[in-house]
Amino acid sequence: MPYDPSAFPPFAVTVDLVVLTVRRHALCALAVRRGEPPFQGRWALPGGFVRADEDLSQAAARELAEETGLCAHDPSVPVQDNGAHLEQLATYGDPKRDPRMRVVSVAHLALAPDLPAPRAGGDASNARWAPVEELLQQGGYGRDGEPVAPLAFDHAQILADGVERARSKIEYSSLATAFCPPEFTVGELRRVYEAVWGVALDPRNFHRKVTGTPGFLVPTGGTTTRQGGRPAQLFRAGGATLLNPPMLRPEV
Amino acid sequence: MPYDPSAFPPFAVTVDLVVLTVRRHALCALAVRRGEPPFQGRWALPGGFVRADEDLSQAAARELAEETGLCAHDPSVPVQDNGAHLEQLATYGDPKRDPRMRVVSVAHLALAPDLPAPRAGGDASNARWAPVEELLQQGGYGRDGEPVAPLAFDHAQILADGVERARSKIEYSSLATAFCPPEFTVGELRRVYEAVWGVALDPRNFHRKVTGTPGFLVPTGGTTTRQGGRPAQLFRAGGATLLNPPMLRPEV
DNA sequence: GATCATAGTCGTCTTCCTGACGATAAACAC
DNA sequence: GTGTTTATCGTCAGGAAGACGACTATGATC
Repeated sequence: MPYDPSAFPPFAVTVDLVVLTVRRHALCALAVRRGEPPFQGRWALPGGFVRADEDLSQAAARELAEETGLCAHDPSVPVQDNGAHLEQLATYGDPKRDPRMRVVSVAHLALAPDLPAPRAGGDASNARWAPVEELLQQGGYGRDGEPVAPLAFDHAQILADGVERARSKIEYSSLATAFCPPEFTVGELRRVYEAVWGVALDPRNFHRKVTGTPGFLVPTGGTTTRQGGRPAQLFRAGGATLLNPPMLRPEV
Repeated sequence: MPYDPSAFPPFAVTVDLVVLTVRRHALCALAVRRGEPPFQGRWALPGGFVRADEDLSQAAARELAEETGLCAHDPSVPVQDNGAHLEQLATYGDPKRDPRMRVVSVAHLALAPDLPAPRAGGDASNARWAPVEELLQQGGYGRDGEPVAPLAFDHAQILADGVERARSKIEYSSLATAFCPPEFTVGELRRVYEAVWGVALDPRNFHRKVTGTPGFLVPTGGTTTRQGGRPAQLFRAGGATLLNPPMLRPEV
């Protein structure tokens, strides 16, 4: 087909972000309240238009910084400081997903350590960390007894896909360390796995597994007591990105 | 940000297809020759614009049918007939990836059994199955001694990503059966794994593994001799989509 | 300070999976 | 028949993982 600008329909392209963290033993996602129609007042995933001269990953990193102050991290470098892991998730382009116009959204997944309060344009009441089960339940009631409206657009589907990606990816990669501060203990890492998978893991087998997987953890030499009990060794994330053999998610 | 049509730049959205099959013990991809600039005369992945009223997966299925006659298959249904597996791969949106204009391409991955000759608008010389190593080598020479030009646009990257997705996905899913005809033998399935991974597998251990994984293979009762030697049992793909435990790709 | 609760760390045992590989079975070519 | 090819079954050793006992090192409580 020859080049003819009228031969293709114009699309708006956005990036939407599934930003996950672990807070108080629960997997939480960043949600922002919509200020305008459609879905005014409803919670949604953060996101925005891709600019004319921007790559998709640049746009995602920019939105992430705008919403959280996080600095997106090159995936080839181990996670450190307050950098977050950022990767492309999937693209959603149903013709009716936005009632205003044809919008294709390239969703990205970000994994971050537990952060202070979120900010959305400086207005804290319009952004929050919410447990993913709370955001995904349809028409139920939240912990405060207030009715829960489903997320705007197809964001419930996007969030569910992002959560599933995170759950499966920490099996065979060292991505779980992206939820941890730069230095962490084996127990803290185990609580990340428990929160993301929603299961209880045997501390002894987990300890044997992660300390025995080459390149996963590097001891820093320090110890700490953050949870009461015996002090634990501190580790940093090792260079390995793919775990071999993988962590196994317990059956059902 | 309020709704303002001038607030976002317009994009063209395309789908590109990585269509993989196994021919003569080699992993091959479908390539089409470009008829117009840019990259006129160069090989590229098949693809085209997403229409105004089309979902992304619909557009990918339409392009697949146009190029190969394959009927894309709902992933929730086991592969059968001449249906192919089709899934979204990733989205590529570098501002400079198409010199004409801003194009975002949603790449899809299709896996198909070995097919008769491809057709591209009825012109066989403009479409072919080529071994993926041949398409991915840069500036080398093909088997016929003719110099090989790299694929157009960023299609080498897209193809490489698709191949890597296929290689990893047959580890933990039953997707390898998408490369097989409706009924196949354990040996044929093994040769699929060998071609996709580029390794040799022990026939005895492979047989034990696939016949011992629940839901992977269903015996049809028939036997056949397609490769010489003792007749082999025929199987269909079972309902299982996730293999547990997974097939393990040999180290290195 | 003794006791208790909490977490972290090291071992043991059994079971399952895998890789290596011997042996047998059933076809075809000569 | 002999040889070749492919399919299929069996055996054995090594490694990984689940279950779980035991010990260690801290803070909290009496």
